[in-house]
Amino acid sequence: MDSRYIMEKSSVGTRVGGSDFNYRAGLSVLRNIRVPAVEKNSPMPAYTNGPVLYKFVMDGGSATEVKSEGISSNASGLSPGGRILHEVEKTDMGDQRDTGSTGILKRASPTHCPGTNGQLPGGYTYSDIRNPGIQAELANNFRATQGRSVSLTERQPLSSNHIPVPRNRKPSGHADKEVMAATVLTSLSTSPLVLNPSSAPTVPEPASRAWKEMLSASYSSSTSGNWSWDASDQSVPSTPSPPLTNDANKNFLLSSQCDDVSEDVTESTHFMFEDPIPRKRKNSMKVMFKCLWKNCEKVLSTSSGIQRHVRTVHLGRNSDSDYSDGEEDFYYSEIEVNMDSLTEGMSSLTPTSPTTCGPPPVFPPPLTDLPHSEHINMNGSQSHAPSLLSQSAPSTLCHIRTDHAYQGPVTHVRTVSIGEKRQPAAVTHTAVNKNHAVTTQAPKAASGTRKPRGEAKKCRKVYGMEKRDMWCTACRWKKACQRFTD
DNA sequence: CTTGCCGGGCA
DNA sequence: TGCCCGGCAAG
Repeated sequence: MDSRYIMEKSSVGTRVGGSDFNYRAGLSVLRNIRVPAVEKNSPMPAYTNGPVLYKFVMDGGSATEVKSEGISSNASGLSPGGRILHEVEKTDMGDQRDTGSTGILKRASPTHCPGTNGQLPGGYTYSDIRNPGIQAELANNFRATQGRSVSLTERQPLSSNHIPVPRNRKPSGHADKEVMAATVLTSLSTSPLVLNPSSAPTVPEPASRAWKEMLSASYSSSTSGNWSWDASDQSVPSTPSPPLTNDANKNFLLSSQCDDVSEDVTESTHFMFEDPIPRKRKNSMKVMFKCLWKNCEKVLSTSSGIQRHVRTVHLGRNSDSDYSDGEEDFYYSEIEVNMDSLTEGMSSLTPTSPTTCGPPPVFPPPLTDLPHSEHINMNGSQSHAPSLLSQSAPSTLCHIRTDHAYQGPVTHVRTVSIGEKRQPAAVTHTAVNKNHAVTTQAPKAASGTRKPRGEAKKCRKVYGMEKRDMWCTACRWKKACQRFTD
């Protein structure tokens, strides 16, 4: 019933609309390609400059997601443009955190809004994105209730005896969250941006606020695993060649269908959350804002500056216009200039996994998430992981392919060395190596690419055809050599 | 062309 | 699971 589980149990590679989810035990990295629309036009970019979300799955199922490309330093949660900078999802009792003190900069989504934040007991709008069904139900209930008498009091946590309780609603725990979600949804229905005013009682709020709430509601409304951005359903982006991270949001804003909205939430929600403990952003990091617009490498030190830049230069909007739908947010990303060693590009291009310490590995931008994860796993001890393309490099320590199926007597003492000048590192076939290989091989196979030819001479070459019986079994079977691995 | 080995078939 | 081989791709 709880879509959360669907989400969290999603296997690696599960895509949610324009998003890719990669889950690892205890940690899931979500690399979010923010523009489904664009995605349709091009093969799924393995990696883009899009926002990166980190999701920390806590014990008990709670999760906090952090978007790596925070944008504003405005800790108040609301940037000048009305964007929420960060938000914490509270999924369990006592799990609330004050995001205001984190110092992590999150890319703000135009759709983000503190909503009723300060007014909620929790201090922040929290979004339970996992219970679309209930939330929708609640929303309906709320509307109904609202039609009768409820007004803004919805913002207060309502006990179930004040509102119709959905039949499958949990008695407690999520209740308040659901209420909030419902509240937001209710507000959403009143938003001018929502094209479904029929059931919307008016809420005497500033449009901007309603809008924000709508957004919050959206975020909290669903975790549909399916993102389906129907091209026909969305407005044509007003911008010529927006970064991939852009359209989704735009679509989101323009979307007239709740489904779309709620689905967008799925993704959008992620960057509302942040790890209260900015683990990966500690020491001497200077935050800069880099324009993600294609071919635009502009880097500014302030979010407002970059926003202005994007708005005026790329979006063609008046620089003096206060109006901002937040679209700019998706055209720039926060980058950190690590005083130590990191380069800007790396910061923006490589979502440093919280699990990795030290400089993030350098990957070619187009790498897919999966390989990325592999590297993390495989080369945890290496300062920088080789890309898949460089696996043939002799220096690759972990490239020990062993296939037990081919290794009956593999560990037998090598007899050899007939003319072997370059002895592969794997000459010593130890069980350790095998085990290691076991752990690292599966993902490699998943990459789908043929294993690059190793540089080491194989049995065939070493022994020659005439001594085929001396080959390792793998070689005899025309499999990857087990004896002379690369 | 040679070599490595993937993918798949067969027992 | 063990064994074999067609065929692909890199060199």
